[in-house]
Amino acid sequence: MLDIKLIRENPDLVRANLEKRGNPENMLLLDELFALDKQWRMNLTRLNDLRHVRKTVTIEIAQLKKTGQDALGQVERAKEIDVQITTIEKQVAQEENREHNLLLCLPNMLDPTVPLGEDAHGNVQIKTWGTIPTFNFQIKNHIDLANALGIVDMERAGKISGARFFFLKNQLVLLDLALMSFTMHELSKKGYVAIEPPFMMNKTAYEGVTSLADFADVLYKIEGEDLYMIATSEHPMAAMYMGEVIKEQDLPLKLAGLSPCFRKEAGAHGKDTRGIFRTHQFNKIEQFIFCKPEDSVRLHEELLAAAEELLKKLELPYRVVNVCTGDIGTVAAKKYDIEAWMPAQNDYREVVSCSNCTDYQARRLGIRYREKEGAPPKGFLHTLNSTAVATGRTMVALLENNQNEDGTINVPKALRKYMSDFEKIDKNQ
RNA sequence: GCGGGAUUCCCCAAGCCUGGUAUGGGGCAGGCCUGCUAAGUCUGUGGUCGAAAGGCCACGGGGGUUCAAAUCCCCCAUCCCGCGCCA
Repeated sequence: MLDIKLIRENPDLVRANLEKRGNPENMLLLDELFALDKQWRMNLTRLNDLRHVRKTVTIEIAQLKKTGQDALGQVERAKEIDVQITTIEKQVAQEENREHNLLLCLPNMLDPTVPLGEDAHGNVQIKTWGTIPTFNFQIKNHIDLANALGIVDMERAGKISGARFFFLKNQLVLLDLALMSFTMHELSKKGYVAIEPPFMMNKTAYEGVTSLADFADVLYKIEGEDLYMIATSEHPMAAMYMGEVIKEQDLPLKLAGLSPCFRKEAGAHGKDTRGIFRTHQFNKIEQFIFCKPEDSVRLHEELLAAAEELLKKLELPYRVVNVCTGDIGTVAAKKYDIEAWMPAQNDYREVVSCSNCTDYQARRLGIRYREKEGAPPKGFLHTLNSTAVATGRTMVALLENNQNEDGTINVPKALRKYMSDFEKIDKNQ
């Protein structure tokens, strides 16, 4: 959510931001918001004046009654004022509601370094790492490899749950666990607090962390309960400190959240339909940071570096892109994606998404910071998040990049101690 | 699921029975005072509207009664204690 003061005082900045993001329908919302805000403030002043008068009358009544005098005239007057107040109150509440909704629709202000672009094609590559492997045999995709090794069962998952679900089996389960253990150990060494969050969250908390469109396209709702399955542990971690004021000395607060992620993938019909690349459920460790506003740009780079370091240790070739205005999403001010090399697709594909959300989430959630114990709050803090490891896609990359001609898979050195010292995933194990 | 207790401004509490301007302490900030420090003393402390003066809102949330609700009534949420059920 943007600061309404920014919109009042610098509407041109906000307008320019919307233009950059290329969603003209939001421009109309901004116009409506601007006019509505003016009207709301006017009515609010009227309402407050009336309330003030009524208060005075009420006090008069109290005083008259105390001295045993008749207060009928004042009571009548108070009743009349009350009628007016009720009418205006309704109007103000309506305006406030609409204003809040409009505010929730407006996207975050972009960082000036975000490249202009219409869609994912406009993302700008800023670096590559590793060497794209060459194979002197006919390579297989991850799903054929996994099927042949008997470490996945898509068909039976389809039978009981539907498309985009999977059973992992044997060494693929171990690999999944190994990726999580490895990542958690690495992040703990860097001072991240390990978190296992609730896997469901109520609507109020959820509205604070994501755009309204996600409720339809992404989130699974529990029938009959005010609960949604989390789409990433970013969400419960961001909402964790909802309504709180954090001491400056505790910042930056670095969390590493481990959870399954549940996603409807409503807009992805026909995309990546095979295998475990795009699924309704996957495990992920997410890095999350609460920090002072002046630190977020630096910490964004640090988050990216931490995510890169993990991929380097996994020996996966990747590139980093600066996500452009058309592809960045509502909440982020700036976003890097890391894309790992996927041999069977002959392309880099997203495995990490690393965002600086500035104060956009914090304002919605009411998370502020204070200089020290007892001091009044200073302002909203900044939030950042980055994938550390999404096991599904990382396993796709590992299977495809590390395949041998006989269909076995080499286990990267960094993971071996987390999976019984296996050097290879082999059918005969 | 049942019963009891709780939720008050940054923190801790009082006020609720018996409706009438939201009280005290702590912390923090600033002023005054003292060679310095400590102590003392005064003011302030959240949100919001306003250029300011000055208002308004906020007693877990939502309704209701009343001229007037922290206080009375109803619904809901969360936490604590006990009982039940349960891996």
